[in-house]
Amino acid sequence: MNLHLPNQRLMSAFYDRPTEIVARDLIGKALLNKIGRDWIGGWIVETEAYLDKRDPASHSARGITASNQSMFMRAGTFYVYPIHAKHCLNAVTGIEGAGSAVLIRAIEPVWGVSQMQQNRGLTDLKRLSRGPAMLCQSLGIDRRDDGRSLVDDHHLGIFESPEAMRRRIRSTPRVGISKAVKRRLRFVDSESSFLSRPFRT
DNA sequence: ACTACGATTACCT
DNA sequence: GGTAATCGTAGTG
Repeated sequence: MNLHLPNQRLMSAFYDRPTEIVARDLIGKALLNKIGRDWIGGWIVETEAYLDKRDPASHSARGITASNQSMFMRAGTFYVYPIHAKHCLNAVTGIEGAGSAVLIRAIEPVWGVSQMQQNRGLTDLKRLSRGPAMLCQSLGIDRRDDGRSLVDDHHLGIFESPEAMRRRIRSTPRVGISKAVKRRLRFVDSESSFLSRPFRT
């Protein structure tokens, strides 16, 4: 299948909405990064909402610091943070200063797959971008991208996906956190086989 | 300066 | 299922 490259970039009005809504609506959209003259990326199949300061699981809960400051910037800003010697990426949501964002946890590889395989040092499609740190590595994203804009940038961005993408979206508790563990703020395409962990009710 | 820990991953049984 | 690797943050002194 030779898939048309999406060209309708999501703008700030998309991100400047309640975080749970943005997280749900991002399922099925295309995350793309331009490397040289090639675009690499795929469909978003898993996200998590991290709310404002009152969400104890959110990085914003401890207030603004040197390393999380981009999470408090305007909607559509890119927040990349390091963890366990790897990186994870978020899209900032809501009003400026709120400190809310959506973590992109998994994509289905679609465009520039060979480049993604090279970046990961693997060929198995199922192990390319099933997890927040894996997808950063496969797309060549690191801390230098922190604070960039998904809206204004000519490289990294999230794009409207082709019409016929009917996704079955379900919610689950968030992964890997120790606070507010019961809230169902993780959203998945429940039929995808590229999730960081399989969907269960 | 020192320590504990994490929105993870890979590899093991 | 379990756990070790790995390193930037943040909290403490």
